[in-house]
Amino acid sequence: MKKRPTIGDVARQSGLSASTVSLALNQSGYVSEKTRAKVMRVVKELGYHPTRAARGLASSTSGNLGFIVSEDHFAQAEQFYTRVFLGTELEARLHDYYVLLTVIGRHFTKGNSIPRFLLERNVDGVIIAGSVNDKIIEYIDGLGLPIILVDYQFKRKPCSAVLIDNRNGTRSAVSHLIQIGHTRIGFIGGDLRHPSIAERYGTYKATLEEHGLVPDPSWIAADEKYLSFKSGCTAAEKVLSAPSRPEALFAANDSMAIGSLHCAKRQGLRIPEDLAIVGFDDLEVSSHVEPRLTSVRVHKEEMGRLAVRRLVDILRSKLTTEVTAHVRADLIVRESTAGKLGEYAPLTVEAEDEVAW
Amino acid sequence: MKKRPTIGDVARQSGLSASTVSLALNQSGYVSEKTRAKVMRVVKELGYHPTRAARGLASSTSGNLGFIVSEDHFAQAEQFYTRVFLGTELEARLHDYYVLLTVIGRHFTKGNSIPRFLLERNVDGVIIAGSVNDKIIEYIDGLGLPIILVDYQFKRKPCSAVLIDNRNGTRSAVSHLIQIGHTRIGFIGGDLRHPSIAERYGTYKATLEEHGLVPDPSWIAADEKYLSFKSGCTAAEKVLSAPSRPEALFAANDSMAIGSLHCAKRQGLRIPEDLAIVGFDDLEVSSHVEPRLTSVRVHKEEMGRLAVRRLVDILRSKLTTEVTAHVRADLIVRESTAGKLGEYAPLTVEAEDEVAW
DNA sequence: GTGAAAGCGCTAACAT
DNA sequence: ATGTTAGCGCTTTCAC
Repeated sequence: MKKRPTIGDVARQSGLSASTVSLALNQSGYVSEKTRAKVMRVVKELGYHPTRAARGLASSTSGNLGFIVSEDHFAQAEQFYTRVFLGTELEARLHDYYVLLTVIGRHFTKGNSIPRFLLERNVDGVIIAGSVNDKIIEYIDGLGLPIILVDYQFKRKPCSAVLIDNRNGTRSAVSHLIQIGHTRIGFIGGDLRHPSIAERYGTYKATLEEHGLVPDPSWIAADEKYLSFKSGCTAAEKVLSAPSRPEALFAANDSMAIGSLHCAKRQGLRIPEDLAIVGFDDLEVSSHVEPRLTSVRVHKEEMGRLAVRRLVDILRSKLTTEVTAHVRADLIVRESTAGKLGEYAPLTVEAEDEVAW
Repeated sequence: MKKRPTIGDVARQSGLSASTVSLALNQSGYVSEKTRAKVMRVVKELGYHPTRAARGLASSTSGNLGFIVSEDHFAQAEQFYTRVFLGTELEARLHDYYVLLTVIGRHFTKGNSIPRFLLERNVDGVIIAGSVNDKIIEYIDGLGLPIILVDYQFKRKPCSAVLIDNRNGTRSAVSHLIQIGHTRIGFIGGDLRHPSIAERYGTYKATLEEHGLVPDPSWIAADEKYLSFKSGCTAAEKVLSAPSRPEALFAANDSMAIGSLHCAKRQGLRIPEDLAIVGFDDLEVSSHVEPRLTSVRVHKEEMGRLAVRRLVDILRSKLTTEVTAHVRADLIVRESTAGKLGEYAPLTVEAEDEVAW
């Protein structure tokens, strides 16, 4: 078993010193083109590749990015966070980073709940997806590691974030319901501590108000603890049993929307004739339920990619300005509100073939 | 900014040498309980945590596992591989490993197509999911890294693998169709180079034969290049246009099954009355299509977990025996074959509430 | 522009 | 059972 070549071998073979080889390899300028070319030749000849651990030790750099998501979020919206994570993974690859994923629990006080990659200095920066205990943010910040928040906001300190344009997304969803003739529009939601959900709820009310509509309190179920399928069922049951039930529902996310949809169907309601439903997130499954769910599309992978791009920018050039990006959230009209397609001539109707498979 | 403590600090504080501290920390035996206790106390006191890079350099160990999946597979069966990956991730965490994910292209000759984590010696072992170019397996083997295959087999050399019990899975699916009265049973598939698919196809034919049934060749569409939703549509169109069309379909996976389902519905066929359909994999979406799809459940996370467990066993104890594990594949009967539930009194009927949300 | 020297923080023989 | 001694392979001042 022949040993793999080290930087020393490259130095010897090219008649240079290890430090020069290192400089040449790391694009550090200060190396003549001629030298660099020679180094590259020998590197290729020998099939040399630096060892990550050695680089890490010498440069206090790991080549990894940490991805943190709370247990709760991940368990209840796996489809969502998985795709964000995939986005980070794909983008990180382009920049020669790997992503270490970790799921954290509610409690942060216990020492063992700190992600190992932080304790071992095994990441150069961190992406946090969804809401978390703010203490972890402060802890990471204290470590001096750059942080990018995805779909979450930190109030106490400016922090770069990639957010969803919940305002416009919600506005287009609710406006759509109004436009196709509904006035009795309910809300299905929960976990209002999450900024995104709170924003969707707020914009739902604001949009109705702008149109001179006032929702009956019994049409609103916003106190579910989770945003899950099951919570959607529960919430819908509550709302649909109201003496004067709503004729349309805006759900805080697709899981709840689908839960509501199932519940409504079980009660014998026809969707969208008896009840129109709009969700938020546009999960893959949403275009497969029957009727197919109208939803606000969130570009999940893109959010992950943006987060990585931002993080890498910071890492590579030591930028420190906090930047907040808002990704679009576009309404995708499907059968759960459109009825027979075309009937209401909605602005955006997804062709059946567009289903992303 | 105070520097983090090193092993030297722990040594000093506890009046021991760095090597003793190292031994104590790594459970290496050979350390008195008394000493270990003292070390632990100081470690806690100082909040010491070893730096991954330093450990790596000194011990030629990375603390990472590599996860490789082909671009093609990942793009076409993301739902499947994502869950396997999640399984590895969750299990790896229990054993203090992180998983580095990489997607590889078809071609392997080009040097730059070798996963960077291999070149940089940044993983201690590798999990390969789905079929890949065998050269990569040989390359990794040449590196001396342990490999666990998931849903794939390597012929030239014994290699540990976590496989799906396709035989029993397929047998139960096809038997179910026969049991509920069908005799004209078609097959929807493709990419027969994949061992799992080939096995499902083979067992499909064998099972029919055992029951004295002979499928008309026009009922079989097994030459699609991909196993995608779209391929499922195409294949179903072919098969359903046969002069004497089949009354039931067994699809090689759920994506194709759902493609077939859409296609059949578009042609005005009622499912399951006019055409019964069974898939394989039991993706999350399968329990949300209408009618809900009967499928063979594959425990994807469990496959990932098993692979990691095996890999860690090898890493920790230097085991070298190749082991092949087969994970169960159980039929889940839903509406795409059961019709009104209970009509055929199938063995396993999933309650609606069982949907994993 | 290039080289020499000094670590980075840890593990692993080997000695005691 | 514990300490001594060497590195692991690379980066990074700092001279020249």
